[in-house]
Amino acid sequence: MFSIGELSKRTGVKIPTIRYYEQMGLIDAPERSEGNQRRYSKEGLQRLSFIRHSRELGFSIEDIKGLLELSQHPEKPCQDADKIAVQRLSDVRARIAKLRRLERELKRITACQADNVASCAVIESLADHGLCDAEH
Amino acid sequence: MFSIGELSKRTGVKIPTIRYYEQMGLIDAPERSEGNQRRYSKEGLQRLSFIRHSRELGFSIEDIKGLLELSQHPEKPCQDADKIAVQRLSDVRARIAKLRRLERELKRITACQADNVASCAVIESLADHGLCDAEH
DNA sequence: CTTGAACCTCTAGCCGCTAGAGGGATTATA
DNA sequence: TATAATCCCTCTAGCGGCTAGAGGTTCAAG
Repeated sequence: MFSIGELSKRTGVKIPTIRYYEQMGLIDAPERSEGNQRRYSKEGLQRLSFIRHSRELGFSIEDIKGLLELSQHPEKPCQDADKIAVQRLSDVRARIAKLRRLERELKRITACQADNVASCAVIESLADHGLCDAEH
Repeated sequence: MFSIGELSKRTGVKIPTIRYYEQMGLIDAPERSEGNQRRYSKEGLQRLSFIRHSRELGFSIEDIKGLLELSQHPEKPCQDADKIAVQRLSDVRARIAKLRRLERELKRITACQADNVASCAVIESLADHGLCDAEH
């Protein structure tokens, strides 16, 4: 049994965020102390770790609800979980591709050698999309 | 002189977003028609294009305010503009690196061959951070 | 002159937190 | 045991960057 502060330290999830997850229905309302303070068990810790890890991988709160739901029913087929993860993978790949294009353009832009704004590549490039290497 | 709808079509920025930018002080309040409708000039179009392009590159509203400010003063040194862009470039690179790590892990996770959730790699991996290849 | 699309303002909602006010509970030390 | 320091409670409001909807007005084509 540990307090919300302990749980926060162990998982790296901030206290208000833990309460927010409870509110959103991601974690069950835990037991309370005599004085109405939250007291968590090992299961609470595991669940929150799961959530934290999932958030780090960019799963949405809704995705995580689905994954948690699945993890409570080990007999179900895992297609659904796989589908969510595959979707995330393709999101991530799309974002990487987009960021790579941005990187290229920013690199070009920041190669600016001008002294003043009048002929500064940063400003010019932003003003004139036609100068871009690629669509975005 | 064109309407907000026209401006929206030409720039690809949605109408409520244009009004939002006006509210945020990114674009000046334009002239109005007799009946109080917004009427934009070529300058308005250019400015909004600049903004759109900057947003696509991930500059924040505040960044863009700075860049617009600079672009109105061509005599100023362009160091500041360059600084903002360089900062963005390093942000973008950091994000790419992070997403790459996520991609690796998601790829591993989605290689799940199990039939049911009990032994599904997706769920397992999320529950046990220790299985990850890398920190994130 | 009528109709229907486009426009207006205003308020509220989205996500995923985060911050602060104003209080009560717990724990470490004197 | 008293007190101080720290923790925790609920509640409300705010962040960025939009987006949606209500309820009303104006514009432009036929």
